[in-house]
Amino acid sequence: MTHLTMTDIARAAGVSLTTVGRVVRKSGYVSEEKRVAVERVIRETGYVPNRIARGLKSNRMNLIGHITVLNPNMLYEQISKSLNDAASREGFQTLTYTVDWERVSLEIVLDELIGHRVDGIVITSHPRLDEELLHKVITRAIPLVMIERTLALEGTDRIVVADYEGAFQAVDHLISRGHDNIAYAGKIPDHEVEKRRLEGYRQALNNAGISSGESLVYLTDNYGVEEGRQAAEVLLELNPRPTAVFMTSDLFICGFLQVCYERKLRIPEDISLVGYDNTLSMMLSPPITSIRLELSTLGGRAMDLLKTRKDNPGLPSREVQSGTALVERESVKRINYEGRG
Amino acid sequence: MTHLTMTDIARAAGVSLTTVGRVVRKSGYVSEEKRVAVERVIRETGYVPNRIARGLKSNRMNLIGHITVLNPNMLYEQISKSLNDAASREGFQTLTYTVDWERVSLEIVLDELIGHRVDGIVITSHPRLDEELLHKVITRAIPLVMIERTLALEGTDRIVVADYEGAFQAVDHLISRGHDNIAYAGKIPDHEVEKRRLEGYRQALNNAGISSGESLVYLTDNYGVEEGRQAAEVLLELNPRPTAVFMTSDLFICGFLQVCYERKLRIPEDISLVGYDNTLSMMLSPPITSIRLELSTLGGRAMDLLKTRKDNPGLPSREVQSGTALVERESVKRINYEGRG
DNA sequence: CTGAAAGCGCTAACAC
DNA sequence: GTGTTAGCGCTTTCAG
Repeated sequence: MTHLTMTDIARAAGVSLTTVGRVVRKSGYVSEEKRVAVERVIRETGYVPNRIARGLKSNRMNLIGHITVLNPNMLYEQISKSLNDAASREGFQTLTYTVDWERVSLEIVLDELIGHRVDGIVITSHPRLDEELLHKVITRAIPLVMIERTLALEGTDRIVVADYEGAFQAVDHLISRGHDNIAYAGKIPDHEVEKRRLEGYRQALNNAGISSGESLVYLTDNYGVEEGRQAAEVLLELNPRPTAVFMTSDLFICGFLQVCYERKLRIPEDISLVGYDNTLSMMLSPPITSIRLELSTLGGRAMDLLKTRKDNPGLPSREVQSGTALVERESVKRINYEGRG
Repeated sequence: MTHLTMTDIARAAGVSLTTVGRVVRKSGYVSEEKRVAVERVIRETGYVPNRIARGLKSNRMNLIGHITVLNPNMLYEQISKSLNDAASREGFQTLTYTVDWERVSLEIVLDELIGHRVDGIVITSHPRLDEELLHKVITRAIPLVMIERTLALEGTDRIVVADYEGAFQAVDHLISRGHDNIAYAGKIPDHEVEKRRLEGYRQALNNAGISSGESLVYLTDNYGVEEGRQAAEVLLELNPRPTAVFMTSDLFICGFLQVCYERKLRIPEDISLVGYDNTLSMMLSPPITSIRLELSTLGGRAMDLLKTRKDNPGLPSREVQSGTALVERESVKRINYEGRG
């Protein structure tokens, strides 16, 4: 049994194609009588309008393309979900592609998205964007929003996470609890995101008049549990041992915690920890204080940017900040004037 | 600048619409000369074929619909990813919808999917499926695969996780390490999935000639960290205290571990733990032995089922099992003839 | 080898 | 209020 068409419904209900159309999309005048008749036929046959045909007329399928990078982190899946929800609230569907870092794969995916005549494109945290790659999108005036790892580009919009503020908050919190020997474990600052985080750490220390020795900064080239372990191996050997560590990913926290567990170091008695991204921290033992990213509102904000730009393609490039907030849990010790972990 | 059409390309290249079509989809004979000319114009203009129009002719957009339930667990996102990958490998895109448990929301989403004329539908773990709901899908002969929480239904296929085997493996592992006082923390068995897990636990115990007192079974009505804490509060008070606990979700493990941490109970010295689903367990302290679900192959198997049914709609209903495997880590103590945690 | 022509199922003028 | 008609951009016969 194949799909019925509006013509089939029209025939069955004894009305014209147009009338069926009017009933289906609830527009225009239809007499009560015919409307009821058509609705009955639709209900009985289970007719569902063909969106492809509809899309061909209007050249719009009400689709938003979302491109995400392959990542073990739950972060990006949360962003996906937030975008899906926001989109569907406005009658859009999301076409999600997960790509690796290769230039070609992004290129292919963009072509597919354009082929689908999406009404907007969201690219989350792709680290290797360049203008040429996005040229096709721009010239077609397809609204484009980049999230987290972005590229400043005319005619496009960006949502960047307040990483500087987030890192600052984390370290400032530690300082306010009496810590002054605070280590940093993060990714090598080869991208704006990582630079901002490291800068937030340094500035918080500076503001408090605390000098940060370079040995306190442990840099790795990947976000992962194993890297967190390595950070612990190094940082815990420091003499004097830092009383606190700020790590720029909850994934690092997991690894760090494993080493502490092996060495029977207690959190926060022996060392205080603050994480970042707030994805895993609430599930760990003990629950870890972490920096929450405002992910749930991200989708809505992306949709807003997309819509306003569609209505007004000439808008200058906009950048909006996504906030961060410290979520206090049980991993930070309060140190007195005397005390030292 | 709006989208170009094949006609534009034809005009620019001085050939007919048909010839452009042949070049675009690389089918049929085109002289080298004209092909080169057309390709040049396509490259220079950045023309991208309109998939909507293409879809209207063939009534296929090469789209697979995926319906997932709202869930904090990483499990379903892994399944999504696996399906996305498998689909795109075969030239399909996935339209993913996340729904709650309401009957209507599923109904609406199914209609949207049918409207998009998807080539197949995958429903992952929806707990309230019924035949009437799926009627529209079945009568249209749209291939349908249900994953994990499924409904046996003619003309549809299912992938079920070997939960019985998984639970059995977990408990059997504990027994092989000398445990005989093994508790169970899981969700109330109001669904096949939970029944199979509990049954696996019971059977493993039975086979080993170990009696399982009902007090050893802690049942909760949700998968979550908090529920894991509650399980710990109850199970750790038992006298004698179980030497091991099998939990049917890594989420439970997280909560349980938090209580152990507070009480300064060491894993596995004081109590042994085995988790389920292998999502969080490798990140915890210590890394927890858990039952891995073969999620990465799920997408490919779903696509296979979809394809074979599309080619042969008359096929009887099929059920394939998705395997489980024990991943040994550091949360199980070996107990000697004498020993008792 | 190439092109003209007829739709796919729906929408939107435009008449009646 | 209702119906007729002309496409949307592509694919696909079918002639040349």
